[in-house]
Amino acid sequence: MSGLPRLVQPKRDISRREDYLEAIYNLNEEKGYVSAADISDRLGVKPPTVSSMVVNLARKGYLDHERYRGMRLTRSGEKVAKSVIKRHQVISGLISMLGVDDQTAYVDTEGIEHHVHQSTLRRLQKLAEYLRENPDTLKAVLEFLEEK
Amino acid sequence: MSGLPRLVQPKRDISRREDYLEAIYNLNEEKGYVSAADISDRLGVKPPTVSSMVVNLARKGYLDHERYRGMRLTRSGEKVAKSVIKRHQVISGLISMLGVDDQTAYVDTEGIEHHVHQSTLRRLQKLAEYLRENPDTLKAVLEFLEEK
DNA sequence: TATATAAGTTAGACGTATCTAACATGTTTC
DNA sequence: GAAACATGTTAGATACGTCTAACTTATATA
Repeated sequence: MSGLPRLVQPKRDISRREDYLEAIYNLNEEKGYVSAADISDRLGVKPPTVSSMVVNLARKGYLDHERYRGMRLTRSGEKVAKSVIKRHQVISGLISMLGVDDQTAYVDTEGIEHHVHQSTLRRLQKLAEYLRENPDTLKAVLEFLEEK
Repeated sequence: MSGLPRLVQPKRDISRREDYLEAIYNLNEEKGYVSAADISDRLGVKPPTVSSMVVNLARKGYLDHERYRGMRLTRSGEKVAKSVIKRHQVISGLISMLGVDDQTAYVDTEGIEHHVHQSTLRRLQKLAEYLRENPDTLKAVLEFLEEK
């Protein structure tokens, strides 16, 4: 028998749903409306995949959707999207600050963002904030980064 | 049409495989051998799930496996496991350092670790290292964390 | 050593996200 | 306003990781 307690729950992975909500929110900010084709491009999936996820999200109450016409986030969907985006910004902000190029920062953040607890997120955010407020420290870190 | 390029690839999620390799490596370190039951406990999945993943990993060349007898990581499996564990340590080291409790740090890291580029990882590691080497700075960050 | 128990495996099913092919609807253009 | 085109949806299939139930093999014990 193992000496350690079980730490990890089986993964349920709601993260895909969050990806869609995030994309939908952002697209709406950028263009004022959201088309399935744009979601499809943004997330790199085919249109039918978008269709079925849209139905899924609508069923869950995150989205109002009128067949062949359009869609819009509900209050609840917007709320989730905003919190996902917040996480995204905190994390990608920190790793960008450390000199990771934007595209890498974006992609890494995509991978990370769904998995972090509030308390962890808050601390990472504070760390980023600290570095922003103390440019000398940030500079020292960045110099340290360059060494060897 | 969307104004931004496609940034995200469809997720293939090799992360589950990495979780198993990590668990197998750690269990072997702890006990000197690895049983399916321990993997099952460690990862919170049922034994048949372990069986099928074991076959999967063996087919991929990460594991030598003798039916009903036992298993052992191959060189290649060990190499992957070590790199996963390395990532794990870097990230959980950093977030522990920020005062996140151990269990949360562990779980968050599980979520994060599969998704981070080498270059990002290296920078996070360096950041952690910097904070370790400059305890005054770390102290300042932690105090900043407590404010408000 | 024979049997009971524990550990591991196979068979078969399910849910989720994805795909391609075919179809429906909406929009543009002559 | 009809035809062509673009966009969105449905149908049906696939891959993956998971599960339960039933079975097999190994180990412990009486």
